[in-house]
Amino acid sequence: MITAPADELAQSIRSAGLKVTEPRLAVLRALDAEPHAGADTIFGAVKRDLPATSLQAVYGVLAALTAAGLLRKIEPAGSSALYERRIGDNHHHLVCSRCNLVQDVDCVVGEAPCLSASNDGGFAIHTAEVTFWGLCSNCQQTQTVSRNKETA
Amino acid sequence: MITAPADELAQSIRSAGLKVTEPRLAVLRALDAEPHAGADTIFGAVKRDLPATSLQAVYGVLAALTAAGLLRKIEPAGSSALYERRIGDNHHHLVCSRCNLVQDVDCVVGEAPCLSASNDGGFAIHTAEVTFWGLCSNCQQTQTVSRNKETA
DNA sequence: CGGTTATCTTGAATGATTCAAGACAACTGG
DNA sequence: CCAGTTGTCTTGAATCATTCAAGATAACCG
Repeated sequence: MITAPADELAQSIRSAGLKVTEPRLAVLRALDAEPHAGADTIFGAVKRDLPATSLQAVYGVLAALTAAGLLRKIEPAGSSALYERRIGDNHHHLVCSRCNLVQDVDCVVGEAPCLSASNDGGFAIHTAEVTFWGLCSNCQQTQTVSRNKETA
Repeated sequence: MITAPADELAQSIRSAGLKVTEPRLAVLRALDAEPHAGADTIFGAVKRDLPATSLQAVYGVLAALTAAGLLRKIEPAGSSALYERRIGDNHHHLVCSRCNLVQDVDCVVGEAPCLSASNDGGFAIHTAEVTFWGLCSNCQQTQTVSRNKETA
């Protein structure tokens, strides 16, 4: 696991036309450690480095970075919004129905079969978003709840 | 468009082991008229027939019918929850990025290619949920906002 | 037709997210 | 290297969808 090089984070923020600030760096670092996290989780991580940071600041940072294309926001049914740094590729997600663990999945077979709906009803489709629901390996074994974060 | 036969609705509720009540019938009727609607929209429709109905009742009905398998709940990113009567088949959805119009899409090509993630990371997948984002035919033409309901 | 129990009504709480005003700090040009 | 400009943060409060709780009510059983 390659923890992101310090200045590279700053660089990416700057080249998006945004000012480089500690809260922003901290948010990116937090998402480096936990690739799928919600505002609240990120807030917790950020506060460890910058105790003065407010939750609203985190929301602001997330909104700005997402708008700038540095983050991707996902909203699995039943959960609050999650953010991830993996962008550019249109990958999909695996969500554990029990513990809400989220895992990336590379785009399905070949040339994105999911991108072509059978009947597009006149829509001009630009994105296909796939969410796979199932039990993570952990939850398949322990039938007891093992983990439960970011559940709205 | 076949408006559901009056008693058939009652029958489906009853056979799900639930008591048949006016609010429940009204909710099903509302979803008959508008196949993808949220609690608020449904509440509005129900109130026309049964002015005494409370919003909480609608939430309760939706939860009960969904749990009973008579309704399916979908939660497109950025919207509040929507409900639909089309169940059993695992079809997908087309959502207009501008006006939030939702349309059904039959499950993609052949034997649900979307059901098999390339790397399942140990997950036992039981459902694949696909949401296609694009512009509905209406919004493709009129570049002005034409419709905007059920947007959280 | 009465009893049992699910369902509805009313009233209030929760959680995630957003809005607003002012304090502050990052980058620009000098 | 410093001051100005503007974007970003802090604080405080509001909003929205949804849920919880207690009691009144009505659906279904026999």
